[in-house]
Amino acid sequence: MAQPLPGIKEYLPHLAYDLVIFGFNGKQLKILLLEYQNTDYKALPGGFIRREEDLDAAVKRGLKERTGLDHIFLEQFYTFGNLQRSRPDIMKKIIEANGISISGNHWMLDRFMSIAYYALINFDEVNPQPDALSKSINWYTIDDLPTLMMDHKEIAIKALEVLKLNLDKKLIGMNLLPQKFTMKALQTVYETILGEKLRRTTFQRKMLGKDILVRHEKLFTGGAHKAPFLYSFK
Amino acid sequence: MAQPLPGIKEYLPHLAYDLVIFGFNGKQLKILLLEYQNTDYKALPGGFIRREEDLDAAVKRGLKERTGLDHIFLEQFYTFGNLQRSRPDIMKKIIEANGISISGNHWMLDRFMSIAYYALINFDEVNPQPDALSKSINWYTIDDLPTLMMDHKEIAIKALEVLKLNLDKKLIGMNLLPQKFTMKALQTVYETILGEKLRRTTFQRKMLGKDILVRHEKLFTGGAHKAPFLYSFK
DNA sequence: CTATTATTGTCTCAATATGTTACAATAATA
DNA sequence: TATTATTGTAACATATTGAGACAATAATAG
Repeated sequence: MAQPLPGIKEYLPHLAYDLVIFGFNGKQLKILLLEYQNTDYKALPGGFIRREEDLDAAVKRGLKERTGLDHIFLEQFYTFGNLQRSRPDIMKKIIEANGISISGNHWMLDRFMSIAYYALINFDEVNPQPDALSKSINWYTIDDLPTLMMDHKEIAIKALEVLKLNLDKKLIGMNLLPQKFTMKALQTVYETILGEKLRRTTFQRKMLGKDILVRHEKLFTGGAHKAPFLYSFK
Repeated sequence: MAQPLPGIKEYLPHLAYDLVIFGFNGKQLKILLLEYQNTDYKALPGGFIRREEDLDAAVKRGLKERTGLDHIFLEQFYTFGNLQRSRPDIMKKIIEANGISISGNHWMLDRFMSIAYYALINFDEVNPQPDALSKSINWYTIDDLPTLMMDHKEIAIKALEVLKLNLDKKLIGMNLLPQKFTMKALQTVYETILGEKLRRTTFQRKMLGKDILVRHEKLFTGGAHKAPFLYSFK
């Protein structure tokens, strides 16, 4: 199992990125978290930046490695740079739990700044993959998170705040749904992210008024009632 | 004149910050730019982060060095990490123009990520100071900027975009004014940042309705007409 | 000292946007 | 074929914002 650690010649020191990958299962907003060997702490997926690689490219690469998906909504939202956020003791424990020995002055135990991004993906399309040091990766409900490593909970909470702020302004909610979706599904996404109920008629009027949705001819038949239209993002 | 360059033992490699310091002279929105010896390029003030210093603390230190001011509105808005943004040739020229010799593999000529912040200050209170490598520092109108070094124009433009977005949401416009100001002055700040005229009566009603302003008894007498009230930020 | 001028603070009414209720349409089920 | 639950949209009520009007008044001119 033991693989060589990433080399300092290949990556920039002191710099990492972390990913808050949001998915929506129809009822709850969830994020992907890694589980490490021999630690109870869960962690955000993340990685390092190659010396000859654009920052955005590094993050896209990491997102693809974890989700298998390309062309996903992805946005940088903050860079975390406190001294206290770096915890070489925890890093060492995680690495050694994978049967890898690491010297005390290894670059991965240095102080790190983390440039945080959030991504929005269609929950049903993804088959998440753990990274080299973690035993598994799973979805966790955003408003009932387990204990996270280091400052990762702070990062996740901030991602949700930014998502709330941008939801309407940038019209990004639909990135969490399949390509075709009902108005009700879209409303549920909004309600879940914002944490409040919205009025059906007002929501529908607002969304249709924005001229960003295409209504499709085929209806969606899912219950003992009038079938709703399906929409897609223009 | 020639001073020793900052040492790699003291600072984190590959990491810098840049500052977009906004000021308002009553008519135009301006930012502070440094001028280097022997280069036509102007540059944003910036600096490095000490190995044992919080990111925010480093930026506050830099802001104080340039402006002499503490307790200023300051907010991180983006981290720039393209490969192409780093230009060792330009850095070398600037350093050597100060009579300092630098070896080709010096850490200051490496690739850099820049964590960008913007600050809002009262134009009249500040006496800007150039940094060790620059000959002067001056105010430049944001919508008529000279040619800037590397990606600094992109950084400045993005700062203005973020400022526009946050202006109303975070009610930060008053940070550009003296402690006491007229409603008209506040409106002019908004109009200048947003780049559009606002209706006087609507603006006044909106601002007073937000319950963030304190009206003072003393009036401001500045012309042949009814004197406006002075307000301060609650 | 008084009339003029320009700007301010606030009021009113109009226009627009949003909240709320109502109701016909209809796919699945009984 | 009737019932049920949900949808799409219209209609009306309420709230917010736009736009004009006007009295108040500090400085200036005469």
